[in-house]
Amino acid sequence: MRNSKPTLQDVATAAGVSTATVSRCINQPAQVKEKLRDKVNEVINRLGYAPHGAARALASRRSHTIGAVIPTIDNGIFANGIHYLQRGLSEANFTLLLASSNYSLDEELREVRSLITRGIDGMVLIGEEHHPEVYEMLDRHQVPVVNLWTYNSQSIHSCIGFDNAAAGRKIAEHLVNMGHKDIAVISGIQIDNDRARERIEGVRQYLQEKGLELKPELVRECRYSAEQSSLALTELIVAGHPFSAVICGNDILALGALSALRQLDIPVPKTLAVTGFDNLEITAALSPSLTTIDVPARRMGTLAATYLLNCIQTGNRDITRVQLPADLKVRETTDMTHSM
Amino acid sequence: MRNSKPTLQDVATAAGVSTATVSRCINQPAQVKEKLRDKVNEVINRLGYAPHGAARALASRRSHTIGAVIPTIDNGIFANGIHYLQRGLSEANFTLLLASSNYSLDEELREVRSLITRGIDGMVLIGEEHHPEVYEMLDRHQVPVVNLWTYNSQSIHSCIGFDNAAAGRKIAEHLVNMGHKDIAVISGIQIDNDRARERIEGVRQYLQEKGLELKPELVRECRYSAEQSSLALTELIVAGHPFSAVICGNDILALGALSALRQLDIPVPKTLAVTGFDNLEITAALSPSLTTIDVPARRMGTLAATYLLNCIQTGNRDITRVQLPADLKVRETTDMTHSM
DNA sequence: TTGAAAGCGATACCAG
DNA sequence: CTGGTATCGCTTTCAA
Repeated sequence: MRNSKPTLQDVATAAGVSTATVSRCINQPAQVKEKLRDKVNEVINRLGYAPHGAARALASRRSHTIGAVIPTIDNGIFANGIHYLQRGLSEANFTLLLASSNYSLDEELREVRSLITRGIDGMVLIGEEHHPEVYEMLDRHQVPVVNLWTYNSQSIHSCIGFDNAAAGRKIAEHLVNMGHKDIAVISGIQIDNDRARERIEGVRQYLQEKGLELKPELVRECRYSAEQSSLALTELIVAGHPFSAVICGNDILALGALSALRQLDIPVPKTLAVTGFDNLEITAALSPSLTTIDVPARRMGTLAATYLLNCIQTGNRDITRVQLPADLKVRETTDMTHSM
Repeated sequence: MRNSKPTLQDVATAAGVSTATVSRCINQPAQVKEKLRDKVNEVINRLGYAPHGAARALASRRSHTIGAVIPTIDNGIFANGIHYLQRGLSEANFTLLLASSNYSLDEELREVRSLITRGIDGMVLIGEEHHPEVYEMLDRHQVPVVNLWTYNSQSIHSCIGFDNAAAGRKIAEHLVNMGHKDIAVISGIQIDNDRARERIEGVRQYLQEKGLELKPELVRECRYSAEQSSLALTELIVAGHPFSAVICGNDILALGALSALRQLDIPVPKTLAVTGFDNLEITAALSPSLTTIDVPARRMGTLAATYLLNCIQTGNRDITRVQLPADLKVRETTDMTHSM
């Protein structure tokens, strides 16, 4: 076996052609006569030649790589969408550079900077709110971006997602229809998180419209962890302000809430109704099963791949906004008559 | 603002020094006199210079990127470990290239090939069994690898993980100790999945040693999806061979099983005990909470980062094998007397 | 401590 | 349709 990896030059020499021809055989095979092409391909296989990504990226100014920065890979919330993003990219021979920001816009900026330095051809972010420098850098480097998990018809950036405020309203509406008047909220940390803010704002507005109120003393913020949520709910209960339903910022928080309620022997939904957000696969299998919002993670991932690949291929930089449905899944934690 | 991004040359010219000096300021600042360094840094900031990753990789033969191919990013099973891998890399200014194989060794090979072409400095894989060409390519390109989620003291490749067979035994032992004799298994697809095979083999061996038997008619394989598992368990029950416990290949499968049992109104663990594998955050919050194996996902991720970074820095290619504990978490699905 | 210059491995334009 | 060759942006000897 050859000492070190063969280069384009090696292949060219061995095949008795120029490097230009070998390069064409790989990138525009149609432009090379079949006979010659076959010969070159034979040599390529014999030598076990594989193109050098960095050299290629340098010369062509395309890295065939797209970057994504998501708040966390820790649980299934974003992982599911990223999964389909990755599959879409992989089919087109693109690779995914993945980073996480820990729900911090400053960390996000750092990761974006690092990804841009690495020469990504496109970028996926979560939410619309980002450090201004993020947009500035992306723009300066002409990197197309798409924001996921968010939809805003006014946005000056491309987005593929759903209306978080509307989803929040749906939850509130459902609870109000079930007769709830005193509603508590366990939200994720709202700073640096526009989705969380919009969801709660949707709830607040709907209640207001119905002459109800989202009482500040019934709202808690905590990290997206089941444990933190358990604690938050317990505090809320101990505090003594009455409420008959609790809206959780996502399914993980809802899980924590359910766990606390079970320990406290508080029946769900009889004494307290609970809702989540995301429709993780597991939520349907819970007992009681969780009422939640079905987030279109799969489609967001797939569409993001399609969108970015198209931007890259065509050079098109038009803003695209795609609104996907995010429907309420009514299950047992809000409706004891609900049958699976 | 400058029309296109500034290069090293631009910085050098603007600062009145050579490109070599600017390069040193960035990579070995200690070798440049403070005064000059300050000046160069000032220019770098003023121009908003950012190094070009591909050019850097080409010249230095280091991409500052490590690749990982995991079976799926779809749920939290591997995502959690990858999260910490990514954080470890990020701290060292490395980036993670992520791909998924859909539990297929052929797809894995394809992804590995693509990652190597992209010039990764290190590689993370799940399990020890891979397409022979995977190891061959990695070797030829001198890319250090570490296998996660597996531990084998005899392995000729580095691994950081736990003993899957031993974990399987622990589950079997626990169930036998609880008085179970007829035990069913819902496993993930075993082909291309050494972890799944080892786990079930551990169960089988333990039962054998105790004079019991893992009856073929009580074993089902299915995709790692809650739905598939629900179906599999229902079939198992309909088939009529009696059993009092079911071991599930991972927590997702266990979730599906619990969901089916709830629909069939079969009490857990009274009539049927259930176990999972992975200890996803949510399993503790379930009702009944799930007995499962606590997989050291976080440590595997963190240690993999440390290990690979060390290999890359020192050039050391010694095989390292790290065995981490994977303990049984006994909870309510196997033990009604269990208190949280 | 700094600078000059030779690559790194491909791409792509321009001729022929 | 094929070949020659100038880049791409940075790192890294080798000298000074």
